[in-house]
Amino acid sequence: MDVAKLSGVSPSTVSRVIHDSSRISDATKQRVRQAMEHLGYHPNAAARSLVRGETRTIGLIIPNSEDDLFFRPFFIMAMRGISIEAQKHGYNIMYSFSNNEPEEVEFLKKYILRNHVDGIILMVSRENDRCMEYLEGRDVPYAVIGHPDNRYAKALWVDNDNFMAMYDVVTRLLSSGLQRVAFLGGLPDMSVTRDRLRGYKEALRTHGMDIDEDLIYTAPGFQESDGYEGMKTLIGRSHPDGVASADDLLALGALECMKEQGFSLPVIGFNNTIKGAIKSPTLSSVDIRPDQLGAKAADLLIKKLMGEETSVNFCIVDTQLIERETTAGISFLNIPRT
Amino acid sequence: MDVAKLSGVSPSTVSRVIHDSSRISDATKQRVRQAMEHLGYHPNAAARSLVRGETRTIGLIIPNSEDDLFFRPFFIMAMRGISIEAQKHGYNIMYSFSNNEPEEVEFLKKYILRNHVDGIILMVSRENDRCMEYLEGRDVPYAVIGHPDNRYAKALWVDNDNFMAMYDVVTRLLSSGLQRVAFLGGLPDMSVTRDRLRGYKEALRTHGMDIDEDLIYTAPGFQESDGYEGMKTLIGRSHPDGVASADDLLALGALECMKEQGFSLPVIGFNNTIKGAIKSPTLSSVDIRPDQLGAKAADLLIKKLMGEETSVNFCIVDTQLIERETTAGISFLNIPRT
DNA sequence: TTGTAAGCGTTATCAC
DNA sequence: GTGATAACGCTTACAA
Repeated sequence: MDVAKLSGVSPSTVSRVIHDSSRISDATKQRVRQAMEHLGYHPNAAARSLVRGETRTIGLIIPNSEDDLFFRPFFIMAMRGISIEAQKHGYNIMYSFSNNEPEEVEFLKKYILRNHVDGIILMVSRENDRCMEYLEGRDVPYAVIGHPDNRYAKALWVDNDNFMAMYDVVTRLLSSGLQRVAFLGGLPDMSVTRDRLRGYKEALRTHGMDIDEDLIYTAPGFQESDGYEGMKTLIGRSHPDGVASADDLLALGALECMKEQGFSLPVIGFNNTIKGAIKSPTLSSVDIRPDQLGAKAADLLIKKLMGEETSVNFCIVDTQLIERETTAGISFLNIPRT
Repeated sequence: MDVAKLSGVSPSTVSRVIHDSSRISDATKQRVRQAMEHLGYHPNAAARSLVRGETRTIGLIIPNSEDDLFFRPFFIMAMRGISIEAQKHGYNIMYSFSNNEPEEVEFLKKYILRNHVDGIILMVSRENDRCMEYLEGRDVPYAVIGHPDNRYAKALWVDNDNFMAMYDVVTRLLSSGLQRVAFLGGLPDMSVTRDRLRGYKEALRTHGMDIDEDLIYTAPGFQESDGYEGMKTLIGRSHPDGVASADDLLALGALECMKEQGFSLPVIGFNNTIKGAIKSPTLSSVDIRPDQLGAKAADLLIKKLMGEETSVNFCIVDTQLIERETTAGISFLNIPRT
């Protein structure tokens, strides 16, 4: 260390000054700090990692979600939240995009086995995820965005309260005077769909309303066409006067269908996608706060890495209803019509 | 090294096997490789960095462009291109988001001074950029997306050929039979605007047409409102029969204006934004290929880091015209009407 | 063809 | 309070 020479002390003393050790005299601290300033000294990250056995770096595995990248701001927003949070604690972020799941695992392994990172964040939680599978077999802390299966016992996770979010949405619609709010969801075996459907039902119950199965449609996918078909079916067998959709794309499909049929109902979607925000009529939607999801995932992970002994291994992030044209005016209905 | 023990050789031999040194017998290579396999050995990145004096990591500085993140897929696409390219050469990527320019410089310095990275990629090139200013004063290779000022002599850069892209756009419009194509641009002192305007003029000249200054409008900004005003002005003082816009948002404003006035002209924008792709009528636009820009930036930088002695310090990335509804049908006009 | 030993820049342990 | 010294895991002369 040149700093050591310049200030006439040993390297160990310099190290102690860096860590502001209490057993170093103020005088030498001054001197050493001046030398550091003068030489523009900054500690070498590799040397530190080597001796400390930690990198203060987090690895991000980003899935191969082609189009989603273009139309959904989710990933970039989450990456931003992660970055901002990590900075607060002096952590760095490494990321890599993959083309398929085996490649994801490959990069994951590289990060871990070569000691590039101390912990991992997975941007999505999937069923039978090979990354989680791998991570469960190791001792590397990791966090997931989404609620993982119970068998992934080591996972830290962040998620929205999908039940509550949908409960609030439906309550909002009902309290504006609507009587026959339909539920339009995606794949029925996905946990988001199930949770949101539960929220829908509970809201109806709370309002003293019966559940009409004809008002519930779960599509085989999340495309606009699925929403379109769903709406067609719903109209065919019941008389909805509003739609709570578990996804924006489904909601957009439903709107398309209504347009064709020449009428419009209040609609609320989920995920606050760009398409919903732009298309006319602009779609009211529940924002899942990707930035917060990212930030909290990073927070949980870093706390664990820093050895904070908290028993919580998850965090629920509040959603936010963005009201746009598809619910414009329905607040007027709050005033009971007599 | 446990591998060394297990295979009964010295650590240096193991190291040589890793690097496939020609001076190691095939027999020992076999043995050592088996041992590595057996123990699941992978070299420690920090130790390597320390001894080699390089990290094989690239740092990404992402600017504070608030809304752009939501509406423009540019950043995430570029980050993806960078990641994919870096993987090919065994490089890692670190990134950090910043809230303002001073913060950008702060993170930049941290990356460099603590030896976290070997090189830097700046996602945008701005005038009087403090990051570039800093980098010019150091010996760290860096690449920029966009064409930097001449005084940033050390910068590697990638950019589209904005002159050519606009030349092609206008040629396309003219050859479809249009006679009075208007130019709608942003801030006139920005190089993109100037280059694209030059392309516009050159295309007219090539077609033997005079340049009518009344058909040229450069707005004070890049918002939709600027495009709206621009179109209004253009209509007021000339009779355009088509619009070549240097930006999608301007083009969208122009379309809004036309809609109000009850007519429509062929329009082509730039940057292939999501809004243009979604709004009706969908906007034809020149895609600047953010993924390619990112990939090529990474490529240039890594080549330099690996010591390849090439004299090229830049790369031009081809644009791609995405034809949508605002130019639907104009190809018919290719057939000369008699 | 392989081994020995020094060194990369830090931190931690022990001494004084 | 401060300084030696070893160690982290790897690479690379230099020896053999």
